[in-house]
Amino acid sequence: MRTEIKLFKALSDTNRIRILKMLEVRPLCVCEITEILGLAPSTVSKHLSLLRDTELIGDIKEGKWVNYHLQAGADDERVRQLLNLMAEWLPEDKIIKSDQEKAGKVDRNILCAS
Amino acid sequence: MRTEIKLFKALSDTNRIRILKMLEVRPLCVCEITEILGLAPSTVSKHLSLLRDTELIGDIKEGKWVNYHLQAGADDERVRQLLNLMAEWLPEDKIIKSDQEKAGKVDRNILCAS
DNA sequence: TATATATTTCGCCATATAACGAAATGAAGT
DNA sequence: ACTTCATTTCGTTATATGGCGAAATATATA
Repeated sequence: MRTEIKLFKALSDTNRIRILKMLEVRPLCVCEITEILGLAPSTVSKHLSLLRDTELIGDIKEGKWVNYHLQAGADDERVRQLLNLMAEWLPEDKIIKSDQEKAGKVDRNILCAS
Repeated sequence: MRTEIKLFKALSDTNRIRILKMLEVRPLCVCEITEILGLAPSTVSKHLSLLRDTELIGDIKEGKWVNYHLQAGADDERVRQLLNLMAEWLPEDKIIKSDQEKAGKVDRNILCAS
């Protein structure tokens, strides 16, 4: 039952839900997510590593950036099922919609090291 | 997003998952659940009212007992979706299977007021 | 009415969690 | 090698959560 609980805990936080929903738009690096959420980088990093532990997201290094992405094709069926639910949920949420718009627009080259 | 978080939080606890899975067998009263989980009645009551707040379960009074049941036909689609997932999940979990066996056998008239 | 029993509510304690800033790590470019 | 910048790790703090027992509530039965 450990895996299931870990998955539900991962989804039990507003900022982590926001991260998952913005990753529906496209992969993002830590500093882009940090900018959109308005949290400290260390906080965002912790949320991301928690989500990665569940396989809900994965990461790929690209130079000095780490790009995080949804794992829609995860091995674990439970992960896929939950990501499918999340993709249907919250279509009208104002915060989520605003986050997703920002995710479409942010440019890490302008944003980071500002 | 409040509702979604509340639902995931409700599912983020071993004992609440065990309760949901034993209610798949049949409706149960507090003292039956208390016996199976081996927790204090007050603790179980708290778990149950948290689950009821999410509409994952409902309760019906029957004399001095309160029977709790799954709300497979809940108004909220998200609740139905999560209950459907839970019905598929953990089919081989030893604790869950043992709980479900006990849920099939317990008799509140023998059990309670012992 | 009085008693017994099932459940809930309340107050308390221990642990878990989310946040931050500071310091450490790792990769790119000078 | 040195500097810069993205990210992670660590230590701390405030709040949330899950557990219990005692007291309150509600219902059936003597």
